[in-house]
Amino acid sequence: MSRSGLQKELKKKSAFESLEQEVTLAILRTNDQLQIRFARLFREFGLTTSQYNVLRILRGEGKPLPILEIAERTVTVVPGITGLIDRLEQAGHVKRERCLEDRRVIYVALTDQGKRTLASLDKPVVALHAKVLARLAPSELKELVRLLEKARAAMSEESAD
Amino acid sequence: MSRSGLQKELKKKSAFESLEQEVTLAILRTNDQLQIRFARLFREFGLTTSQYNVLRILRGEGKPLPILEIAERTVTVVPGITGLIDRLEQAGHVKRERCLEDRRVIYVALTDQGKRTLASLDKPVVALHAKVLARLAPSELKELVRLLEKARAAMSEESAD
DNA sequence: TCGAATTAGATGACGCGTAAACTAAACTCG
DNA sequence: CGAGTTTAGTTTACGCGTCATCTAATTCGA
Repeated sequence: MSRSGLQKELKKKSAFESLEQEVTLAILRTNDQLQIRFARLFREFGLTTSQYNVLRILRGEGKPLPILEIAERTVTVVPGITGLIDRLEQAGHVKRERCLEDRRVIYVALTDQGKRTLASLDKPVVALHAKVLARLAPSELKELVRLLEKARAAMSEESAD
Repeated sequence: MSRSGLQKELKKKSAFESLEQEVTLAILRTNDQLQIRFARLFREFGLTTSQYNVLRILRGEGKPLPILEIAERTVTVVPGITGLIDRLEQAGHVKRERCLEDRRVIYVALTDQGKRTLASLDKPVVALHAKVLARLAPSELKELVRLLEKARAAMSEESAD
């Protein structure tokens, strides 16, 4: 690295253009760090974050759900859910069941293997949640939630203007 | 990113397993909402968020940067940057310049078109930053930054254990 | 009843993040 | 000098989000 020595100090931008931008970047970076850590955990169990979320939704519901129901509850948009379910099915975590009354509908059900994988992740997930935020006091966590939800509430109003 | 992420929240179970999990989810959802809005803006100008970030880095530096320098400053991991630069080059926003002293190095430089596109985005970007967080008082914004940075600081310590 | 609209879901194309393997140029050190 | 190593960057492969388009089943309206 012949020349990168002096470039390094320039790397840190000291001045933000606005406080709002600073917040946006802080949220973005914090989210990235969280995602990385959870994705790493899920990968140890052969799952991606999206796949884990789908399994969680199915377990939470306690019964099979139509594919579009699942898509609705994730950030995933409709076309993406198909392949996601494909891979979960291929891995044996879920199975598709065609609805008899309305043959357009396809139910997705957790398999026993899916339930086992999910169960084995429960403790590590809770532990990771606690670990990544261990330095914040409960009062700070509550304040964080409050501020973030206030921000989001403002955004959803704004989108209807 | 989905267009309908926020209506779904009503459907969410009200009971969280832990306060930490609630924070994680709040960060996640807020980030999603921010991403959606900015991505939408960038797309109007023919850019993705990643592409915009690269252009911003180049402008911020004020001079051409080696590809790996750019990758280092984004969340993008090395192999992903190649295609990203490819597309930016194809769209005429940047150009590649091989370094003469070290022929392994390829500099990426903003073109005039890239500068123009970036300039035309400046006002809308600032406006959107202000808009999405308009409901939060400056003291709240500062507190949000403080809490998020505290969380991230804890995470980066934890990762070295 | 027949044709139009609607709905569930799949498909294909593209952008991007991630990991692994690879090429080419430069460096190191005996 | 020459073999091994490091470094810059690309390629390939896969998962996923997004969009546009498609098919098949259902429903609705004249």
